[in-house]
This record gives sequence, C-alpha cells and structure tokens, in this order.
Amino acid sequence: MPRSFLVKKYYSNKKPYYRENQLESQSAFVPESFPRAELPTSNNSSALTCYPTSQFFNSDDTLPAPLSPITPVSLSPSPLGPLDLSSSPSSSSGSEEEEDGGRTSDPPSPDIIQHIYHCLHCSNSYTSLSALSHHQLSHCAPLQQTPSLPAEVPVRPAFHCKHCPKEYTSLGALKMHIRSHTLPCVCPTCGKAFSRPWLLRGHIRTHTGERPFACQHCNRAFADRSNLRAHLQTHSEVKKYQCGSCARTFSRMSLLHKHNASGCCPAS
DNA sequence: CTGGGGACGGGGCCC
DNA sequence: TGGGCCCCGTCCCCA
Repeated sequence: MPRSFLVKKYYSNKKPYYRENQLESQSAFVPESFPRAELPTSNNSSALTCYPTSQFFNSDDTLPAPLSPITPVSLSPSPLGPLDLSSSPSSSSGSEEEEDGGRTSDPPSPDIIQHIYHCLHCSNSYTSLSALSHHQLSHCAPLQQTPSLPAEVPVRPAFHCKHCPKEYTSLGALKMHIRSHTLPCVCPTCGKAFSRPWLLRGHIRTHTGERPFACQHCNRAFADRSNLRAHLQTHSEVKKYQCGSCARTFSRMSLLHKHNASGCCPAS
C-alpha cells in the first residue's frame, strides 16, 4: 500500500499545512451530511447556487435534494437543455481515469454551446455563466453579510466540495481541489492515481528510476526536486531551520519539530 | 533518537 | 481560465 494512503499524523504544535479536512477522504468519501458541490458534467442538470450550497450534481450521483436552506438557483440554459460544461458527452466520473494523465480531465469551455442563463431570483437573463454568477452575487450577499456590511459589498460566494467540508471562493479553486478526490491521473504501471499530471510524472520516476535532479556537491541524484533541496541542506554547515532555544540548526522542518518535541524547547 | 531519503500534496505564480 | 511548474511542506521508513 502506498504510503500516501496511510493515516498521517501531525505535529501537535503546528497547524497542518494542508488536508486538514480531507485526511480520510482519499480512501473513503465522506458522508452525505456535508453540503455538496460538484463540477458540472455533461449530463447533469446543474444547479449553481448561492452560498451556502453551490451544488452541482453528477449524473452518477445519487444525491438527495439539495440540503440548502436556500432554494437553489437553477441555471436554466434554454432552449438547448441542461447546462453543459463538458466537452465530451461521453465523459463521466467513471471514465476520468482513462484520460491522458489529467491534462483534460476538467470540463471544457462552454463557449461552443449557446445558452441563455436565467436567474431564478429575478427575471434577468445572461448569455454567459460568468455573467450570471456575477449577477447572483447580488442575491447571495444578504445571506452572508453582517449587518455592518453595506449591501453593495457582497461577501464572496463559497463553493463547497461535495466530498469534504472544504470550501473555496472560486470555482477554479474548487475544481482543482476536487481533483484530489477524483484523482484523474492514473499510473499505467501500478494504477495509483494522482490529482495532477506532474504528480503522476514524479511517481512514474519511481518505476523508471529516473533521477533528473543531481546534487552538484556529491554524486547523488534525486527523482524529486524537493528531495534534492532537502539533500542540499545536508551539505550546508548551517542548516535552514534553527531551534529558537539552542540555536541548533536542522536540514528539515520536520527534524526541528522532532527536536522541539523531544524537549529542547519548553513550550513557548 | 537522530538524520537523511523517498514519496507525495497543496498553494501560488506564470504563461 | 486552466494547465504546468516551482516551492514549501508533510509523512513515513530506514540506517
């Protein structure tokens, strides 16, 4: 089993830098209780909502009706049918792993399809999703504003991941995050899946033995640039990470954390 | 216990 | 706007 699937632990004195909410989600998706959001697919009838639930439903998702206390604002592309942000009509979440290493796992531009987007909060119509989204902020704002905020300064909408509690202020950020759940980049050798193509490329080097990152001070080479960077610290007399109490330096943050945890630095 | 290597993930920047 | 890449960081294993 790949190490990345093992349960990870965190240093108690430091906030996890990432994955704070998705530790379990790689192997087991989360509970229905989280507000869900998903990227539109070719054959879903997307409902882009205002905060707190930006909900998109995949056709293969058996989701209950939106959990939001707010009536979802359906995009009503007309007259051509459901919103189609996907270029490949045959695409589905089940076919993603057959893609090209992840370059094109995301739905393509909708420009090729002419839609009119109606806001269900009012009678306005827009010719682009972005225009509608922008307009919808004006409906979203009052739901999030504190009383002190002026009405014309809407709070940015939240795009919720359907797999975990994370939320993002842009659809692009959400799409990138969702890749960490869908893992569209699959190693042809071992089948391990990754969220991004370059992660897969780095992984493939573990099969090929390629080590393109060479140390200029010794004969070692590394498959990963970060590992080379860490290695270079071992050639330095003064390491990058210094203990605040004893001035001892370490080549890695993790070593400094271990050092602190071992008791050099009383809780400060 | 410590130091180092291997593998990997996320945010941010650039194109 | 999205993909590629870099940087920083984490976690685990092993000597």
